Parts: sequence; structure tokens; C-alpha cells
Amino acid sequence: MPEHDSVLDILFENQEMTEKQKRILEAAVEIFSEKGYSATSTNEIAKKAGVAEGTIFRHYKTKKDLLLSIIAPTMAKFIAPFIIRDFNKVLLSEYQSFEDFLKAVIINRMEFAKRHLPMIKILIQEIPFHPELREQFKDHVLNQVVERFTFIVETYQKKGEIIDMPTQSVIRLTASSILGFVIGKFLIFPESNWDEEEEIERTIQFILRGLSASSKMKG
Amino acid sequence: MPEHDSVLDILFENQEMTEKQKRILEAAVEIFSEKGYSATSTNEIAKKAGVAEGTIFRHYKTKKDLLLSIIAPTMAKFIAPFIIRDFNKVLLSEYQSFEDFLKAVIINRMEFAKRHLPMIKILIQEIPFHPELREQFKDHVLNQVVERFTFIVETYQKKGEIIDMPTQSVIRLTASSILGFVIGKFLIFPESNWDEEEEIERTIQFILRGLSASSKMKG
Amino acid sequence: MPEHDSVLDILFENQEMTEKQKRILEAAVEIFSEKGYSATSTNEIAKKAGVAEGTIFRHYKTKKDLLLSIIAPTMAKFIAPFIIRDFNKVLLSEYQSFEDFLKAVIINRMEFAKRHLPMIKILIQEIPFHPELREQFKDHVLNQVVERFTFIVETYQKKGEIIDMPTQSVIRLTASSILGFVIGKFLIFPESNWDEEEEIERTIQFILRGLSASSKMKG
Amino acid sequence: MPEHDSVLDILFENQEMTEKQKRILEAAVEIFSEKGYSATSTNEIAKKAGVAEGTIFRHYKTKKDLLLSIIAPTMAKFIAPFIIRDFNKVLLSEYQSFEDFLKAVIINRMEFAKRHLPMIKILIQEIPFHPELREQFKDHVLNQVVERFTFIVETYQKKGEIIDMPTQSVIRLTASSILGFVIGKFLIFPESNWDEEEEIERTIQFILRGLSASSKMKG
DNA sequence: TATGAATGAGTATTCATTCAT
DNA sequence: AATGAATGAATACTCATTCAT
Repeated sequence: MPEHDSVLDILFENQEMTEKQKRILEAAVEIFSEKGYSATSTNEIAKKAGVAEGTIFRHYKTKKDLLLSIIAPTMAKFIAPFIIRDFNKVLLSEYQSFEDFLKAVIINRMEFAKRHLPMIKILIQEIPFHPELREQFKDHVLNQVVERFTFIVETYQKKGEIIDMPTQSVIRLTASSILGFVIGKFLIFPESNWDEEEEIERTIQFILRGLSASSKMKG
Repeated sequence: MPEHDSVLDILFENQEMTEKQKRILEAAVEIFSEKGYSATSTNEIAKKAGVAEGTIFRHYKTKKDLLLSIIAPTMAKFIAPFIIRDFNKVLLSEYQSFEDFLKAVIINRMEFAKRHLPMIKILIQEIPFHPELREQFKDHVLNQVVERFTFIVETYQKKGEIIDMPTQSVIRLTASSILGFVIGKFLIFPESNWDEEEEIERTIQFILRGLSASSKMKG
Repeated sequence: MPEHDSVLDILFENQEMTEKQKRILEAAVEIFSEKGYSATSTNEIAKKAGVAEGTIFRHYKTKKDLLLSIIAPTMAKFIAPFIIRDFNKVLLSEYQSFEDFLKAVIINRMEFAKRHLPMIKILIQEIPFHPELREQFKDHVLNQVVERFTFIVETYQKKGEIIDMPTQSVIRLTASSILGFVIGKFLIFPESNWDEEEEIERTIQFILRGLSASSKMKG
Repeated sequence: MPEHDSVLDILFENQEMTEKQKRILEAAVEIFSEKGYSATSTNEIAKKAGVAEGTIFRHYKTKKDLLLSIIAPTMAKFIAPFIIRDFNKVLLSEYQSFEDFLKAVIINRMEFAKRHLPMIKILIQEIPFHPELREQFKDHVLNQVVERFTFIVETYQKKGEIIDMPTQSVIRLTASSILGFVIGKFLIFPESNWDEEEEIERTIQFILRGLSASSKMKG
């Protein structure tokens, strides 16, 4: 939140960028997220950015390069909070219960997703079509998240707060619920007016109950 | 399920189609699902189908027409089981508990999704970019599903089997969990070998616990 | 000289070509030879040929392909007379002296070069810049020519009609003199009016004397 | 031969040039000779020269200007030895026979061509495509050479050392043989290892015999 | 003098679509 | 019903050149 506070702040950080380059990124994010990467022409981006088409290629060697320069930092920033040093120590000392921890994480990352919605949309839409992005996503996002959360999940499993289940499954179910909310609210029904706070609360409670060890459901 | 049992059966039903037309659909589904609609050229489809490019346009006025002729029947067939007459009556008489019902639905539709994976993938990928598809999806899929399930959900809510929560939220959370599984297993990690049955069971139990009215989580 | 007698006949032979394809070749040959391959735009070719730019690429995958489809047959036809069966036998029985033979060859190939001047010009201009063309030229033209002529040259060397010198040098010196004439007359000074027949005769006599074994020049 | 001994010395002479300007010329010569003028981009030259693209245009108004600044001095230097004052007097007093004279000239200019090969290559390749260069070449090179040599050739013709033939033809045949050697050895087969000295000697003897008046070839 | 961001015209090539056969 | 040649608009990208710094 320093000098710039655009939706694109995470793309601008630590970079010397000309005004035009910023405008190109801005336009690209907007159109990519609206029509998809493939259906977007560089001509269109140039027009919206108010620059000559050639200018795009002075800054990004190819159209794909432009896509990557949007997606890569978005992925990086998305998991940034998880890869601080002593992640586990901090968390375990800071949050008393799994519920507290989960709430904090969900709300925090949901804020991030909401703020950077167009980039998240691009990310979700394009990953399936670009193998190298898929690899990057698996290596730098999924694996990192699983790695960081394993200890946390196991800790609360030992405490009996959450059910005995492979960490991967815990994460999958949790992520599904959250992404389901984000995608539904912001991407599928952007115009309908949900009571956002209440829906978030419902989602969190759903996850907590779903993972709770307390009541045996089967028999 | 009659004479043909291709992955595309649901596209062929009730239609007189020439051999070439079928091959076109087949090729289109495969390439659309691999590279996305926009990134696919009709030339490519023609080549894979082994027909002349002109032949595609004899059967489908435009490339978009071809896309619709894949997506529309897929949406229709996906909700087909829900729009039979006396849906509620049948269900309530057939399944003793919400769990039974939910299991049946999930397993049935998951089978469908698995079988018709490429079409499902196209559906998911393209809906965000085509407003008319989005409308169609809302009107013919979401609304239908919500409508059909409202009575069911309310019934089990009254019985105390599931928590008191707007039907829409129940459906959203349920659908998120299921789609999260399908997308994760088949689209993001097609090569990794999950224990499919066990993961399905975990997903179902997660949903059931998450929706269970039994244990009060918040104090 | 069958049904077609265009300058391009050697490019059309044995091919089913549409009228437009022929016009494309015609235009390409003309402009390539005037401005060089690199300085020629496909747009320009299309305009001169009276076709849409896309039509070029329906027939030739790339601009380079178009170039090759001009150069390859030209090289092939240029050496065609030399790779008939029993080349040596025919020659030795047909021509009494080396002079007769040389005259026949020179006049014949000079006719060819004159007739197909634009293609020859393209060939000469572009070979230095396309390694694969250079290879093709060495393998399919130079080597073939050297191979075919070795026996002939040796025969006349034994008879004492031509000087004792490596075949390659004999061919180099002969070719230089002929090409020097062709290039000078047709490519460098196309407008000046030489007495063609007399210059050809001078060139031939120059070669014959230059290769004659008779008079010892040194001492 | 003074302070600088680069291949480009003839381009640098009599000029104040910045280091960067020299590097630009150097890069241009190298790339032009490798890929041809048209196929070379100023960007590429700038990169190889290690300067900004704008710098090229500070020194040469256009890309063509850059080409001319290479070709013009090369042509000038090539004929420089011929346009000294009292050219004929010097020659006739210095060389006893036509053979001596021819040998001296050939070896001297061949040295020049060898040393400045890339420029010679550019010259040969580009002259056909630039009318103004062609004019310059005719006026400042060909005509000069013919003019200077006429008296020499006629002198030796009178002495009976060389055959009776128009000076232009004598020059053409001589030049063809020499250029044929240079182009063959350095441009077409740069990698093959000819016995250079011997081939030069063969070429000279070929020319001398070819031009000799001694033996009447035609009966 | 030198830079390098910026440009707009131009490049080869691809595209969805048409149409005569 | 099917072809495939043909199209012209659009595509991503390159070019020589300009200009403010």
C-alpha cells in the first residue's frame, strides 16, 4: 500500500516501469480477464492502453510474455503469507484454535482474492491451457501450501480438533469451499447481492464442521 | 445409451447425423477441451476430423454454432435427472435419509461428469466468456437445480437432518465440494493417482458433516 | 515446349496448378529477381498476381517455400542434360573434338540461362544467403557436373587436346568464363548492345586456348 | 596500414570517427555480408555493435546511408591503384611483359579482395538491387578500369603478345576468371581447402593462354 | 554524443467463412 | 453432402525512424 494502490500493485512492485508500461499491464489485465487470453488481441490492448501496438512488444517480447508477467507475480503474492520464516511457530503461538487460524487465513486470502480479482480470474482461466503455468502452479503454489499446512493440520488432528484425514484431502476440501465461494460470488454472479459476511461465516462453519472430529457421522 | 456409446453419445442422440458430422463433433470436443475454444482453429478441427474445412460450415453455420452444439446438450443432459416429473415424490420415497439421497446424486452425477469429462471441461471454461451461455446456464441449470432441491432440502431441514441455512447456500457448498473433487482429480491432476473411492467417500462425509445440524460448533 | 511455353515452363511441368497458383509463381519470379527475396513482400506478390494475400499461403506454406519452389526445379532443369543415362557414351560418339563438345554444351546451357534468366538471377542472388540452398547446390549441381565431366575432361587430356590440370580447375575456369558472359550481358549491362554471337565465339575461343595443351606458355 | 589495421581500414581512413561509430560499421559489415542488406535489421546491428539503436541514426541518416558508407569507399579503394597519375607510364616502364603486368595486378587486387572480403561480398550482392549503386559502379569502376587499361592492352596487342580483341572483351574475360576464383574460393567454398597459390597460378596461365596471340586455334 | 522509449506503417501468416464445382 | 480453392480481415510481431532526455 505504499506509493501505488492500484489493483495491479502486486505487478508494479520492485520494478521501474514507464507510465505506458503500466497502462499496458492495466489494459491487458482487464481485457484478458473479460475475454480470455486467446480471444484478446494485442491491438485491442494497445488501444485500451492508449499506446502504439509496437510499444507492447518493446516491453514484452511476446503476448504470452505479457500473460506471464501478470500471472507469475500473482501466484507469488498469493502464497507469500505462507512462506515467511517460522510460519508454523508464528501461527501456533498466534492462534489458539484451528478455527481461529482458519478464519484468519480464509479472511485474509479472500481479501487478497477480492482485491486482485481480475488477476485471479486470469490465473484460474489460463492455467489449464498452459502446461508450463500448470507446473509452476503445482510447484510454487500447491506444493508450498501443502508443505506449510501439513504440520498445522497434524497438530490440530493430534489435539482432536479436526478429523483424521490426509492433509491433502483437508486442504482440497477447504480450498474447494473457499474457491467455490469466491468464484460463485465474484465470477459467476457478480451482479447478485449476497450477504457477503454471512456467506463467509456460513462457509467457514461448513468447513469447520466438515472437518470436525467430534461427532461420528457414520454409525 | 442405445446404439452408440461414444463419449459423445449425449450429442448424437435424437439426431440424424452423417458420419462426417460425428467426426467433426468428436474432433471439436477434443481440441476445444485441450486448447480452449478461442485457441482452436476450424482448420485444425477439419484436419483431425478428416474432412474438408468447408464441410464444418455445411453443418454448423459458424464456429460458435459448433461450440453451442456441444455445450447445450451437455447442460441439458447434466440436469436431466432432476427434471423428471414428480422428482420430489420419487426421491422422498426412494431415499430414507438425506445421506442416502446425497450419495446417490453425487455418485450419479460424478459418473456423468467423469464420462463426459471433455464436454464438462469445455462447459466450465467457456461459460465465463459467453454471456448467452452464462444466461442459459443460470436459467436452465442453476435455477432448475435450486428449484428442484428446495423442497428436498427443506424437508430434511425440518427433520433436523441438515442445518438451517438458505437452500442456495446448501447447494453452493455441496456443489463446491463436488466440483472441487472433479476438477482437482480430472482436470488439475489427471496424472496423479488418488484413491478415487476413498476420496469420494471423504468428500461426501465432509459435506454431510458440514451440513449436519447435530453438533453446534459455535459455543 | 508442350502446351505451355512461358518463361516459367520448368516450374509448371508435371504439376496440377490452378491458374492463380501460376500467377503467383509468375509474380514471385519477377519481383524476386528484381528486388531480391528479402526485399519482396508477399503483399506485393499478391497484388501483382491479382490474388488475395491468403491465397499465396494456401499454396506455399511460407514465403521461403515459395522461393524454394522456384529455385529447386531451376537447379534440377539446369543440370538435367548432364544426368541422362550413358552421358559419356553419347557425348564421345557425338562430338569429334573437345571444341565441338564444349561449344555444344555452352550454347545449349546459355540458351537455357537466357530463357530462364529471372530464375537464374534469383538462384545466383539467393544461394549465398540460404545454407540449405547452398548445400543443395553443391550436392545436386556442382558435384553432379564435376562427376559427369571428369571422364570427358580426362579423355581429352589423354588425347592431348586439353592441358593437364585437375578436372575441378578446368570446370571452374570454364564456368567462370561462361557465367562472366551471362552475368555481364544479361544482368549487369542488359541495356548495352553487345554483338552477342561474336562475344560468345570469343568466350569459347578464350576457354579453348586457355585450356589448350599445345603451346607451352612458361618457358 | 597506419594506426589501424582492421578489415575496415579503408572505411575509417581520413575520418574522425567515434569508437561507437566504428563499432557500428564493423557490425554492419559483418551482418550485411552474412545475411544481405535487406534481411538485416538496424536493431541487430545495434545489438552487435553494443550501441543504442538511436545511435546508428545519429551517424547515418538512414539504413541505406549506412550501406553506402560501406560500399562507396570500397569501390573507391578497389580502383585506387589504377587512377594514379601516369598510370600507363609507370606500368610500361615497370613491367617488361604483359604477363608480368597481369600477374602483378591480379595478385595485388586479389590480396585486396581477400583482405576486404566482407565488403566485396556486400558490393557484389547489393549492386544489382540499387540502381544508383549500379550507376556509380559503372561510372567509377568499370569505365575507369576500361579507360586505364585500353592503352596497355593495345600496346601488348601491337607487340603481338595478346590476341586482337576489343579491350572490353579482354577485360571481361580476365575479370571473369579472377572473380570466378575469388567467389569460388572465398564465397562459395570457404571451408574447402584449395591449394591457393597453385590455383592462382593456374588461373593466371589460363588467362594468358586464353589471350595469347601465338597459336591460332581456329585452323 | 548517446540513449532507449515510442511510434505507425509494414511483415508474414492465420482465420473463419464463402462458393463454384 | 462434400470439397478445397479463394478470400479479406485480422493476427502477433518487426521495422526503420524520431525525439525527449
